[in-house]
Amino acid sequence: MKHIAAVDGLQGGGRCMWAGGAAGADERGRCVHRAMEPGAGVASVASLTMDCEDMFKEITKKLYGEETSVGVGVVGVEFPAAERDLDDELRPEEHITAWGLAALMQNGFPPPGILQANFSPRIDPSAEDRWTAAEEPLAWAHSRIASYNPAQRLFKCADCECVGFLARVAEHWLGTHSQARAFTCPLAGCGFASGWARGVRSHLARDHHSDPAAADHLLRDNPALDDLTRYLQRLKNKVEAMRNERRPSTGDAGVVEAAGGAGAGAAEPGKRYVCGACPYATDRRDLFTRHENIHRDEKPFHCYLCQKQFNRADHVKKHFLRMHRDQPYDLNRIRRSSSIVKPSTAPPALHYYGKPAGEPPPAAAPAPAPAPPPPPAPPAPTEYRPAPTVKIERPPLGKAETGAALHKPGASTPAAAAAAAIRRKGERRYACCYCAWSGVDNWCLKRHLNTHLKPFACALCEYKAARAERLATHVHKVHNKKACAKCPFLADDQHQLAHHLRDAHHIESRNLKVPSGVGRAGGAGGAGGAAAADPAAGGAGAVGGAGRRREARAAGAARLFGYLEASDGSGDEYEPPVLAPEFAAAPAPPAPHYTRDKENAAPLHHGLHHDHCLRY
DNA sequence: CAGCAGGGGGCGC
DNA sequence: CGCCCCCTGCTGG
Repeated sequence: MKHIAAVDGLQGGGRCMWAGGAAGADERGRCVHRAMEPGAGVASVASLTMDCEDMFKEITKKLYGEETSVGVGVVGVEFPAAERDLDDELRPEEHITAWGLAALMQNGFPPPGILQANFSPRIDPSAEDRWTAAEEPLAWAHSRIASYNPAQRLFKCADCECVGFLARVAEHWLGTHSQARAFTCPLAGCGFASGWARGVRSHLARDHHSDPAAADHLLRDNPALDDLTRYLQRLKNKVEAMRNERRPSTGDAGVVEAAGGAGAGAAEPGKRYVCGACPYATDRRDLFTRHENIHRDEKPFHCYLCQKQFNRADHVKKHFLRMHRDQPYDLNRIRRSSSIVKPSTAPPALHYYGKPAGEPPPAAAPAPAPAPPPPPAPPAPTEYRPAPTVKIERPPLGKAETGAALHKPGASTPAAAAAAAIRRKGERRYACCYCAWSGVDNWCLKRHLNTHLKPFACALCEYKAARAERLATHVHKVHNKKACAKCPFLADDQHQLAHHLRDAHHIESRNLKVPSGVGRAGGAGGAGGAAAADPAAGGAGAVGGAGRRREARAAGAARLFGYLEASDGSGDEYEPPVLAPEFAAAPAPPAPHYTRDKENAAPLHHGLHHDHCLRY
């Protein structure tokens, strides 16, 4: 149980960490961790809570050191600011990061131990479980960096025993074994350099008392790291290609693998491009490239009116049409000026970022724009950067917009929302055939139709619900049974449900053990500390408001790291936790089925397209 | 319960 | 590259 709790503690935190950057990430992180505060519930819950929290802290500290408080969106867990240079004091195995650790857990490592020599990884039996290195070392690094194992889909550092996904092993090698300190302090006159981007970030906060976010581009655009990544990706592609050549009948084999042979989170076999950091796979290079940006956390586009940043141009447009519909949309202005096309050839110079092209301060934005948008500004060549490949566009200008009309980033202010709502009035093209309701998109319509159709019928009475979670609540409260989220089966207790899930849906019961019951117990225990400490939940008011949101977060975390668990690819595998008997009987918050909104809208649809989403 | 914004993937051009 | 679809988290009535 402790093992599971530790995993889930990481899961919750993992959600925070890797969803970081989004506005809600901090909120999520805070809520998750506060929900884990001891003393919120019964003693054993508190104990479990401590396990989770301590475990999470332990792991997070090992993974991120002091960075947790500044850059990865884990708020609410206050770690003391470390006074050390990561490069100097971390042992190599401590550099393995969340994805790598996740992969380790996936493969049987006991968390939170970082690395152990003896373990039995869960491997794809159809692939050769052997580590292969590139034939040629990476020239400028004079190293083969890492070897790749197609069975485990993991990389192992060439210089130590660290194992992990591609991106993380690349980071690890660069920071640990490279002599180069590829990341340098962006402040003029400061010669600080580190092999770790987070080293620079902590340096900025510690020595310059400046916002470490200013160095975010170090993480995103480091050519050395990109070169390592490309090198390892080539190795991976080559090994996978050789493997496919040896086993040409990828068709049947693929089916076998997809059916579970490769284990949870394995990328869909047979795809040409496989992400090294998550199970995503596709046959289209453009889609893969687009996907890669997710992990790089790049946001090269922005809305030139409100400065909100996006990783995709079409998202900018969608945002623009939603929020600034009354303003002309200019495609030429959405690329951020700091967005720089990385050199594709030259080996990375390792003091590359000594003087990064300065991003124009947002404060300069409201300058009046000339009627025709000026052509993109020429590249700002620096002595550090191969000029011809630098692409910098004109700084954002707030087109005729004065301060009043200028929205703050990610504002979604009530005024803006109201204005947007007003603008959208009359655009409701999706009308309900049962009532006068109309909505703005098909999804809203489907969700609304459920209120009429109530497709979730109780098998024991006439009750019908529009939402799966309401049916589950009903079944639990009225009939004292546990509803299966995947079929109409009703179990007498959690164990029977677990057996059913295992037998009927091939879902192992270990998937059930998620300590969100902690938060739940806290809520049940008289609006305990969790609910009180959670401002978002605090306002929820009604029954289960706080609990529901906590559980939603837990579900999100489970979804994010769900690929750690066995996946049958069908998606909804996250189930309510197994509660200790004393809590199982506790009243209050419903036993939700974490199918949630997608079922609200289209109960038969869920998971058809986004099953991969459920795995990472 | 519904609206809203953001984000991700698939697909066609 | 852009559109469409779907999903998610958040919020308010």
